[in-house]
Amino acid sequence: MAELTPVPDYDDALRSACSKCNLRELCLPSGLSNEELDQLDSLIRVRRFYRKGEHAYRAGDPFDSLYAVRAGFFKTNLLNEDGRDQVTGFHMAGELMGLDGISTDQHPCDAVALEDSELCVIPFSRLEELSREAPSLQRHLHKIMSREIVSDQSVMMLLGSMRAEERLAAFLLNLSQRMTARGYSPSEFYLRMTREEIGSYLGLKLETVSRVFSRFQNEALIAVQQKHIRILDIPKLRTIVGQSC
Amino acid sequence: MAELTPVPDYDDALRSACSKCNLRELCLPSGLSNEELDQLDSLIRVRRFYRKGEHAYRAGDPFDSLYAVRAGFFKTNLLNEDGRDQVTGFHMAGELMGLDGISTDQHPCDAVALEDSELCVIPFSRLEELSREAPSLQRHLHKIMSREIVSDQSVMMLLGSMRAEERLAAFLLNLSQRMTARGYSPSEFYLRMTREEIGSYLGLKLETVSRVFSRFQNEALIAVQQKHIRILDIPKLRTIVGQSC
DNA sequence: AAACTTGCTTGACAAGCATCAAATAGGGTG
DNA sequence: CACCCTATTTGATGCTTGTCAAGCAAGTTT
Repeated sequence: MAELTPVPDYDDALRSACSKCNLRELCLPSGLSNEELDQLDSLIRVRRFYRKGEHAYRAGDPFDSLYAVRAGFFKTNLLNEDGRDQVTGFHMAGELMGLDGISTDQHPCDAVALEDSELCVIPFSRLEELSREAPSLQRHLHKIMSREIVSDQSVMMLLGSMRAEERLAAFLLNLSQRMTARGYSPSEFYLRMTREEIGSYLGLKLETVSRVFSRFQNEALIAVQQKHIRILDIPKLRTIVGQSC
Repeated sequence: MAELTPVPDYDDALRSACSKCNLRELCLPSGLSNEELDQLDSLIRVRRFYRKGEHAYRAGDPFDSLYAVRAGFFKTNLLNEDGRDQVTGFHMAGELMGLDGISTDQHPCDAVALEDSELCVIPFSRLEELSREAPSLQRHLHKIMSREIVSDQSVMMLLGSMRAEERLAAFLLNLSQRMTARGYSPSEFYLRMTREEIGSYLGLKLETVSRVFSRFQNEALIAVQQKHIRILDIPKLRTIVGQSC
């Protein structure tokens, strides 16, 4: 039978290659040479599709791969021993998930698709091997990990020192900026997460999230209808974030 | 003159070597072979002393080294554009500071000695070189970075979902556990930081910190006199942390 | 199309923490 | 030793956000 197995679809293989991926400047390949890109291609062979609600991994699963979002939208959430459930991040195309699993060889959190999505699976030991041979890949991996630390720390600042309106303004501006970086409209998009998930991420209750959205709408800062958001006044949102100066 | 320069103090060199350091099981060298340890020794040649209040680095300084706390106690704090000041961590012997600087080649935060302290300076490019040759060092560095991500995320959970009493109970238990790992008493120590710094780290005002300490003292959970803390009832503190189950 | 489910909005009220203010304790210095 | 400065404690009050509850909107199933 083996001899009769059809060769892999060439077009498909091309499209799945980092070197041809339109996210390559945002994702792991950013800044690599052509030769290094080819090596990355040989490493990342598996893509997986997830329907809305499916888990990419769960807390406690053994860690052996990182996951790059190729399409769609994910949340990661930490489930405490005492039943507390905290959303630790939202992840869109070009972003890496799973770095938090390296430390204990187990994923500490769940990763859940918030819409139909697609991930590239990056075997971590092979990535380490490759980064031993390619210093610029090594440095890039370190930068990505460091960027995650920095971004977690800025969430700490948000949670530790901002009021509800400031948190939500910062959240909307952050989403807007990430949409822009991906070539989408900075001012109009669909929220893929519920009010409760936003609240969990921002340390607020869902009713507070809803109320602040309504207040922003009354002040003509945004137009919101369910999950559809239009941002009408970015400068004013910025002043709200930097308010308690 | 050069010929008359005295040879470095041998005892001192030994004591400064990772291979002879009594923190080696907590710090970067943990889990390395003897050969790898020798290579680390050749890399880490500079120790620096800091008086209470001195900065190891400041936000905006160029990043080129990591710093391992050899003795003493540090805080790191982020200074926002709008003047907000958030303590992002407290760092004791054996812990690494500066990982957040890799991403932009600049330190995003200040590192300040909270008592007279000593740091080992670890040139990061040389550490990367070495970790290309020593896979177990490479993996260990990745684990340390990942551990930082995990610990920042658990602070996010603390700030996002715990009330003042729970935050302070978690804070005290965390300090106690880190003291234990270093061979100190788990139940009696001096706080090196002010109430305001604790509050900043935990997203509370200093008055709230003080009030909760007083409440804990009235309930015989701790005995506190200024910076001197004795933890009297660890089990009960644990139940407070896991309360909103 | 009706019933159901899930997510969102809004109101009334309460709890928790912040703010403002004043008093106290310690540590360091002349 | 007296003084000063900073850190801490404690009280009174008010704001922000959480809690509880009810109704609404939109999508899904029967």
